[in-house]
Amino acid sequence: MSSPKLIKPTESELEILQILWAKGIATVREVHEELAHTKDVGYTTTLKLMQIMNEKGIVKRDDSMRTHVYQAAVNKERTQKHLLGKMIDNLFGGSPTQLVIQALGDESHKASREELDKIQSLLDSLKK
Amino acid sequence: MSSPKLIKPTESELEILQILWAKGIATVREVHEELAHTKDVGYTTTLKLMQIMNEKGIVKRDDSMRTHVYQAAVNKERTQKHLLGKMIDNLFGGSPTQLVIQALGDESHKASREELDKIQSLLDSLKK
DNA sequence: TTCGTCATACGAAAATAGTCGTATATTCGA
DNA sequence: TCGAATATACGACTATTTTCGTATGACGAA
Repeated sequence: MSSPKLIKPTESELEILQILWAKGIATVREVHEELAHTKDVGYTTTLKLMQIMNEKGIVKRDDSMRTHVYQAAVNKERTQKHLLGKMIDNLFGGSPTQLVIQALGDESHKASREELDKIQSLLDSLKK
Repeated sequence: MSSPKLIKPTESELEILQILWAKGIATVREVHEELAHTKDVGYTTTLKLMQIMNEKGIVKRDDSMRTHVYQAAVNKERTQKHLLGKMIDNLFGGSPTQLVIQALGDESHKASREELDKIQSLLDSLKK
């Protein structure tokens, strides 16, 4: 099993996780510079965050070098599913349908034709 | 505009909002008893929370009576959309498609045939 | 070797969230 | 009228999250 415990990353931790999921592995410096694109935060803040995540088991690190190398220790899909489930319960009264409708109708995150087809085929298989 | 500010209700606040959205109006006592079904928390905690929500403008209250009557001051769909958008950005790299797929595939929140049809018709209209 | 740069460690302040105890006021029934 | 039940107000304590300053050590170029 990829993540035995129910982890609940905080908002900042999620930002870091996303970067690690995308990059595979990364140093604190790399993560921090990525973060700096959208956020104004000090280097040691990012460092501390990643150290805490390491303690929590959300990330792993290789500290055999002077510059440590980090990677996510939690599975992406699993984490998405977990948090999504919480949102369905907290915000949509347990019904994923309303959530799906809202998501599909979101004007600022339009789905492409290709993506719509992907959803269609999933829908087809669910209907059976 | 129904909610001029970008509000970000906390988890506890969302629980209360859901109850208010469902009931329309409610007293602290009513909200608290509803909460007590799933949660073990003191009455004054609920009271305090709702007072804070009132200060933040998340709820409105009529305090002309001894027992105050509350209602949500933020629009349900708007709030859902806002938080969903954040989740799409934070957790799904800006793509709603993956979110939809995860949501539809969620084993613990199965969609009924009826709901699937509803999604289908939305999908059809998006395809045009 | 010496100094500037860059790395981690660590402590602790600041901000946010959630919890509840206690004070005080109102209501109402016995 | 008296007291139990119930209401709000409010302060404060706890926990968590986010932030960063400072210390310290390693590295490498001049």
